[in-house]
Amino acid sequence: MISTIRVRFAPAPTGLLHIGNARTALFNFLFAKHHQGTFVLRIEDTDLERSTDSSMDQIMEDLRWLGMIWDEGPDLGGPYGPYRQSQRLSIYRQLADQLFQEGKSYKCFCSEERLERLRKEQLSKGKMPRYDGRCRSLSQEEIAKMESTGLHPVFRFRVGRGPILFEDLIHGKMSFDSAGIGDFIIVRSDGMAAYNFACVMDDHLMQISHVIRGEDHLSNTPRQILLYQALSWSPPTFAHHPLILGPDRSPLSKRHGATAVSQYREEGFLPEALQNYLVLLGWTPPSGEETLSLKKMVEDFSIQAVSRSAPIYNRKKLEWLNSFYIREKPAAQLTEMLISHLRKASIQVDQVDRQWLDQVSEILKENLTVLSQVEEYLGLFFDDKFYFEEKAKTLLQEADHRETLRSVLNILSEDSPALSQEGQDSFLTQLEKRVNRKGKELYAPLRAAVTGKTKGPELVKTLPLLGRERMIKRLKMALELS
RNA sequence: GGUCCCAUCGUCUAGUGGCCUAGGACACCGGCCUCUCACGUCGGUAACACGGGUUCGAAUCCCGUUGGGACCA
Repeated sequence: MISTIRVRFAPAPTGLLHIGNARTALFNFLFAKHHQGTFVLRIEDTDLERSTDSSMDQIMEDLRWLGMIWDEGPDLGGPYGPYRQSQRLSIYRQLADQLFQEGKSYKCFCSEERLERLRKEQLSKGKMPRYDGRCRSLSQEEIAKMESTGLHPVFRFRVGRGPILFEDLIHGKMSFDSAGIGDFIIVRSDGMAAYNFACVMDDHLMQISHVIRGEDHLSNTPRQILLYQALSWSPPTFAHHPLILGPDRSPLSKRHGATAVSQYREEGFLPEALQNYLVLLGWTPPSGEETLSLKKMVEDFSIQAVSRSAPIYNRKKLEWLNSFYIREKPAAQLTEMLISHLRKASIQVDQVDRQWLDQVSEILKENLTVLSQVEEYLGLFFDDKFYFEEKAKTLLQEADHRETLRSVLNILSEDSPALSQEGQDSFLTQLEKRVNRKGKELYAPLRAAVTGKTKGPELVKTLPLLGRERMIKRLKMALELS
């Protein structure tokens, strides 16, 4: 079956990928895949001052990391390219010409100063600031005169009268009065198509069937619909989702913490967690399940079911999901991900036995909320990061504990007990008998001595990974503390 | 200022006129498990913004108020 569903994600390459935009991309992706449609990536780089190639590359890398794989885009190409607005200028020029020839737009020479004055005047009278139409019916002579002085006009769209109606998939019936819309600019004085105009041309020419975007574009939509009508095109179906807010209900910004997808990646969040968290911000699957794989989201997603009210970002829930996905990860995969964090802590991972690392990953799973936390546990397994924490030192001062440790040290030095034995005859239960200390009395000082900490993963699991030699070394160090 | 959008526990939400004494999840608090932290598990606190209608009956429909957000420059 050939599907006609086509959606797009259209970021401006002027910075890092914001998690709000990532959520927009997610909604588009899920909608497309749910309907076996096409997900298009379009780069809106008409703001030449602020757009950079490196930002575009970053955004694409972050999208891929998040699993938002596009079917058509600047790198892949596709039947409706090019996919960068800066490469579509001739298309825009042609259609701008067409509108002008048909009398649907006109040249405007009003200066910034005049517009500024006009706005202030209208504002002070309690009116809506909008263009007053002064250049609407300039004569050929007037235009020629203006142009002879070297003035470059902007092109404004003639807005007609009447209501503008459309159906929004999330909000339902929408209605605007065009009386509230002034003749807006469609071509800037530098000849560049203005946002609303370029957007309409691209969406139509790229055969976009559904425009899923943030609510910040809701008020742009009537203008765009006017443009579709002027060009005799039928508009796509729209869906405007609410924007993510910070805990103080203001728009989510750096003030509220990390906002860039790349920051989350660096901190050690898994893409699964971010996908899952972002989709839950506004959507619940029919099953009510909270932990969802991308596959499951694709199966169940419905744009109509997205909430109309703005969600507030809550890092705690994201963290919960992240620790959930960390626990779900097979150890070998976890190790792979942990390695970059270990490198950052200048651990020579390449010289470390991979199987042993996998076992470390396995026992650390339960304790990690974000991958970067692995650094807290480094001292446990890597000698050059080992040290005694204050709490551990205090504990190790106690005479009774020192005596216990001396016994343990003796036993370890004489024997080579099977550290990894589980169950009844495990090393630890044998030890309990031989030093005649049970539970806390044995475990607390032992943990402090061999890990340098008072907390951490279970000792039964930790000791085998440390090994006899390292335990002896650390026990001696502990006993030398004064 | 105008236009538009939105309003259920602290947070994400379920709920589309009777099933609601308002359900779940995160967070929080307490118990259990336990060598510690974590995990797990059991339980607890906690919400329909307010005011009018409509209706036998409203969290659910309508109007207004308040509050938040977006756009217009």
